[in-house]
Amino acid sequence: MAKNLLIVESPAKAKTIEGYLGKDFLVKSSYGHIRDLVKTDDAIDVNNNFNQKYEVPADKKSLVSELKKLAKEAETVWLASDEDREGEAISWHLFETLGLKEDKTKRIVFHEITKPAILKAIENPRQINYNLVNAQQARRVLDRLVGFELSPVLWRKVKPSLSAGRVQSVAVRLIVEREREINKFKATAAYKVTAIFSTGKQKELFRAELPERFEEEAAATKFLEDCKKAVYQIASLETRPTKRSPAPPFTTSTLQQEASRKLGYSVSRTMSIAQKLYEHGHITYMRTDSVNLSDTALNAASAEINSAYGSKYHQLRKFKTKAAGAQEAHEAIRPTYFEQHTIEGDASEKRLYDLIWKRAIASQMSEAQFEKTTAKITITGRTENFVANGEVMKFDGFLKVYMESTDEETEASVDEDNANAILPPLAQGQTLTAQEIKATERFSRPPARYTEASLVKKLEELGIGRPSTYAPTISTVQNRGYVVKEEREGKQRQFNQLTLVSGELKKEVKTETTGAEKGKLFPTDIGAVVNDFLVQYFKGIVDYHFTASVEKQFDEIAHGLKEWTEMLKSFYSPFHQEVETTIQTAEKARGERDLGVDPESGKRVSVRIGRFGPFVQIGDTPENEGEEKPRFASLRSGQMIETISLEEALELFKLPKKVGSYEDKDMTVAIGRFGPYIRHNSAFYSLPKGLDPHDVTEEQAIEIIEDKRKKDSEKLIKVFEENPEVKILNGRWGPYIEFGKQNVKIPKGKEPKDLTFEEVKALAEAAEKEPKKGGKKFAAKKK
DNA sequence: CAGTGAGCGAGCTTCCGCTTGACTT
Repeated sequence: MAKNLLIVESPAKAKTIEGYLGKDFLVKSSYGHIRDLVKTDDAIDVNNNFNQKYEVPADKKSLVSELKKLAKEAETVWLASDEDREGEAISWHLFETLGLKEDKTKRIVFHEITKPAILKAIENPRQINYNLVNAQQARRVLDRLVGFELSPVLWRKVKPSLSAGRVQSVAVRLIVEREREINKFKATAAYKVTAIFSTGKQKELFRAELPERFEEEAAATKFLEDCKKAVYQIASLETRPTKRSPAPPFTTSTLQQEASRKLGYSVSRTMSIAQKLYEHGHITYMRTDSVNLSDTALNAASAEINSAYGSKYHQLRKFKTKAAGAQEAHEAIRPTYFEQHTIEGDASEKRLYDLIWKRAIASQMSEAQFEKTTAKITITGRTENFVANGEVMKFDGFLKVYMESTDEETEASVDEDNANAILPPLAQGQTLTAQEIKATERFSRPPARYTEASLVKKLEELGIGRPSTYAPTISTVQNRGYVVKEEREGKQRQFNQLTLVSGELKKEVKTETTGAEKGKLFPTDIGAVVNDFLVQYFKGIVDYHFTASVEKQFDEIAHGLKEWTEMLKSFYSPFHQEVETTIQTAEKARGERDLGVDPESGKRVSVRIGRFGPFVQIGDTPENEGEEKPRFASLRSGQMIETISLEEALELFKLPKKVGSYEDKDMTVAIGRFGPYIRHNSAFYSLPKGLDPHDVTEEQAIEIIEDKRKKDSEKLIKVFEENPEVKILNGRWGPYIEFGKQNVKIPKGKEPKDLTFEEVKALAEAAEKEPKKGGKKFAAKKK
């Protein structure tokens, strides 16, 4: 039996530490918090110093009794949860729940999982810091009070099952307000002038740009006209050295951002891949807000850089965390072994590891050095100058391994920006020939919609949420239906382009797509209505600085400068009063908006939120029996109550429409919540993109139906004579059995074609008997 | 998935932060 029981939060960490400590230590994990407030409304007694009722959740019961037993047998229990507010509370909960004795318990902390760090921690034990525990209690209680008092207000005043909270409600607010900024935005156009110059020598072409833009077409035309007879000369040539430094190693939020930009992973995907890398011992802990590297790591990185690239590529760097409210209980995310350039694993694990390795290594490498050349080119007859920029890399430094990307990168590349190309040898006073000069109409861009990752970045900047909650928060706001992550089609827009080639001026009207989005976060109507409600009645809670201001007070509690129940009292009494007042005075919020009158029928048209989502109503609700009933239509994906126009709303009533018949059955075209479709003999056929549902002809409809049937038959592997309802189909993830309404996966090793009806029936029955436990839980959570 | 759409009322929902699994038509 071990003399010492040491408890950490994570099982992977426990395994590593056990290896460092030897036989006298048994290292176990608490798997995070071991108890939480009871789920009911009586968890906090607000009239009795915010006294809390805690319980060990069902799935932690056996773990807790195991730890209790081991603790009893041990001479000393070492509480080694993380050194932050939550970690301190975990230690305290362990102390209370396991029934530990003060003289047999020691609290230790370390920021890095290295042998010396842990041995040093063991030599310097302390007691539980109750100020820190109180700060955590204040945080926990405040969040519960806010969440469990605000949500019921929404149930009464907006819709059942909705939720509100200190973190999620601000996330929704950011998205709603950004959408409104975009809707409000008016693009302005201006002509941007670029030129391609030649030195006269073959292949020596380079680009230059006019820093000024012309707002009017006439001014741009005049400029190009003047260029026809102009002489171009290099007036000045300036070369200066520039340098670029590497970014710090990853934190949770920067990893999520970079994996989203470079690998296209959602934040939750990134986290689950990182979790695997961590469990396999490839990387350090992935939920961290620190950019700090341990001395061990700094030495290992240095050794690796020196041996792989040479000492001139190495530069020791220590980064400082900038994020508000960072608690820095862990190191930055880095490879455990820098000498491992690649790892075993699936493709996604390899790619994420590669990113983490490069970023961490690059952070310890020297600056990249450039020589930047700027040439100013005069135009006779004009006061403006063309400017050409060139950049030559003199030393690659950290760029040898890693280049950070930016959010604007994809946008800018559309703009065919002159990305600091290399200039040919130039001399001051040299004259140039203009091969081509172009004035292109460019539009100003509205603020960018949030992606999952850029939302995390914004939340982190505001100090809202923690590394462990960024991904869940993004799921919550989507699961509640406040936000959707979508792809939306853009609109076509025309722009002018004036081109001067060989002394000839030519005007073209071109088209471009604007506003097309992929994987961006859009607010829903319910998200907007809930947000407006909260902003109106609970301005303080959804204020962008609310978290920062309570965090400041939690810090004071943690430093023993403030009493935690006093802090909660001064927060709770005005807050609770607001809740009471709102319940009594606020109207039910339905987001209703009047669109005016239908010019054809003279009936009123309005939009609002109904049981099945937003819809348009034409005609008033009748007051007496026998009066004409109003008609209804659902809004389409992408349409919102606050932006839909009267014309768009009326358009929704032109469908469903008969387009002809096929096999003696009518074909109707209509628009559902998920886009236009054809209905035929109780089956649905989606319309291909780009086909206007109003113009579908009988022939097109038949073609769509036949095409879908053909595709379905290609998926078919086998039908059973015994029961034609039972089929084997080729699905997205391989063959599966369609057994009535049930779909059953075919076990590995079976050839789908050879399955008999009996075998298939047995598989389906077995699958039905065995309910998918985790699946149901997950589905329930989603709802 | 998709065509609908009253209002009532019982009984339900809900927070944030710390951790992993078991789940995947």
